[in-house]
Amino acid sequence: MTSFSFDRDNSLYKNRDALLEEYTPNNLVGRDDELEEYHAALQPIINGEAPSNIFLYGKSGVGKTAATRFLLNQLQEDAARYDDITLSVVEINCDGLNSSYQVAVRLVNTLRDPADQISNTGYPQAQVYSFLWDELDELNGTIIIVLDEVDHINDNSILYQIPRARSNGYLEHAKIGLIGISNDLSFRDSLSAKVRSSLCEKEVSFPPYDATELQKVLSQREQVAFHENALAEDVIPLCAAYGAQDAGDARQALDLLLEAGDLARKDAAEQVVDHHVQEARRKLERDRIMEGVADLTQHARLILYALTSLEAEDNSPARSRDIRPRYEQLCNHIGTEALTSRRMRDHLADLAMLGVISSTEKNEGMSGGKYREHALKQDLHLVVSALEETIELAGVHESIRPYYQSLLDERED
DNA sequence: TTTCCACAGGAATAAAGGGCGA
DNA sequence: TCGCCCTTTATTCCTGTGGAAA
Repeated sequence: MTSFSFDRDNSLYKNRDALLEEYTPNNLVGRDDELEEYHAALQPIINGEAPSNIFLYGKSGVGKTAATRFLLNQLQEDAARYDDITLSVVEINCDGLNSSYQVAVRLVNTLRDPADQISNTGYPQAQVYSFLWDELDELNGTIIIVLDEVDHINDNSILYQIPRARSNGYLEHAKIGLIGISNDLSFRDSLSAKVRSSLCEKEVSFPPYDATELQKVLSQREQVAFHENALAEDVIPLCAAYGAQDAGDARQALDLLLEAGDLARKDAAEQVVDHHVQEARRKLERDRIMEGVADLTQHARLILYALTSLEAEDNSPARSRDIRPRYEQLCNHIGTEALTSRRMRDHLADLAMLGVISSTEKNEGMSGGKYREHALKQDLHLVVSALEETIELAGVHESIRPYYQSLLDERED
C-alpha cells in the first residue's frame, strides 16, 4: 500500500511565501517614478496636515497594491516617531462587494471587534453609515482608508460620503484620507464630477510592466523564495515574457513561477525548468476557466452549453439568434423557462468578460444590420469538462458526445 | 448623402429572497 | 410575525450604432 506520510521537502524553496500575493518585499523594483509620485501625495500626513484623497489606476498586477502596502508600512513606521500624529490604516478589497452599502458594512466589521459584527443586510443604509462614522471617530487621529478594486462598486455613494464626512459634521475627531485603487482605466471617467473632484485630488497612474521590469521583479523574489540554482536559466525570462504578454501583469508572472515551482517539487525535480513553466501555464488557465464556470448561474451555463454544442458542430462563430434555439431546446429538456433574449445577451457578455468565449462585432449594413458573433475562446475539451454537471443535467447533446466520452475515459484511466 | 437593418446594451422596474428590529 | 431595507436576477422598453445599399 502507498505510504502517505509527510516528509519536509525544502530542496527547491527557501521561502515559498515570498511568491504569494500578501508578501511585501523590502523594496519595489521597476516602479521608481510611480513611488516618487505616490510618496509626494502621502507627504502631507507626516507634516500633520489633512491627508489628500488619492486615486491609483492601472491594470491588474502592475504594483498598485504592493506600492500602497509598501509606502503605508513605511509611513506608519515614520509616523510613530512623531508624538502629534496618530495614524491608522484600514484596507479592504472591494472584490465581491458591489455596492456602497456592502463596502460600508465591511468597513464597520473590519473596525469592530469580531464579537460585535453586523450582518450584510437588514439595516437602512443611513444606519450603516452612522455605525461607520462612530467607529472612525473612536479611532481618532488620521485614518487612511484604502479601497482596493474600487471599480467593483456599482454606485458612488460611499466615495462621496467618506471624503465629506468631516465637513458634513459626521466626524469630530478623525481626519480621513481615502485611497481608491482601480484596475479599470475608464472608472475615473465614469465617476460623477463631484465624486471625481474629491476622490481624485491626487492621481498616480501605474503603466504595465515591460518584460525587462518583470524580470527584475521575478529575480528579486527568486532570491528570497528559491535556493541558489533551483531555477534553470531560462525560467525567469520565460515567466517574464508570458507576464508581459498577459498585459504586463506581475501577479500572473509570480503565480506562474510559483505554480512551476510546485510542479517541479511534485516531480521531485532538482531544478525548475522550461516544461514546468509551460505545464504551469496550462494548469493556471484551466483553473481559471473551471473556477469561472463553476460560479455561473444555471442559465449562463446552459447558454455556454448551447454555444459549445454549436462549436462542436463547426457552426461557430454564432450570433445570439443562432444560439437561442439551442439554448431553448436545453431549457425545454430540463423543464425550465428560457430567459429573454436581452438577458441572454447579458450572459453572453459576462462569458466574454470571463474569457471563456470571444465576441466580435459584425456589421452587414443595410441588408444585414449590426450584430455580434460568439465563439468559444477555450479548448472544447476544457469547456466540456467545466460544464460536466450541466451536461449531465440537460442531457448529452449529440455533437459534444465524443468530447464528453473522452472526459469519462480519461477519468477511468 | 441618406436610409435601413439587426441587435447591442442602457435605464427603469419588478419579483423573489434574506436579515433586522420592534 | 410583520414591515422595512437591501441584493440579485430578470423583464420590458427603448435608444444608439455603423457599414452596406439605395
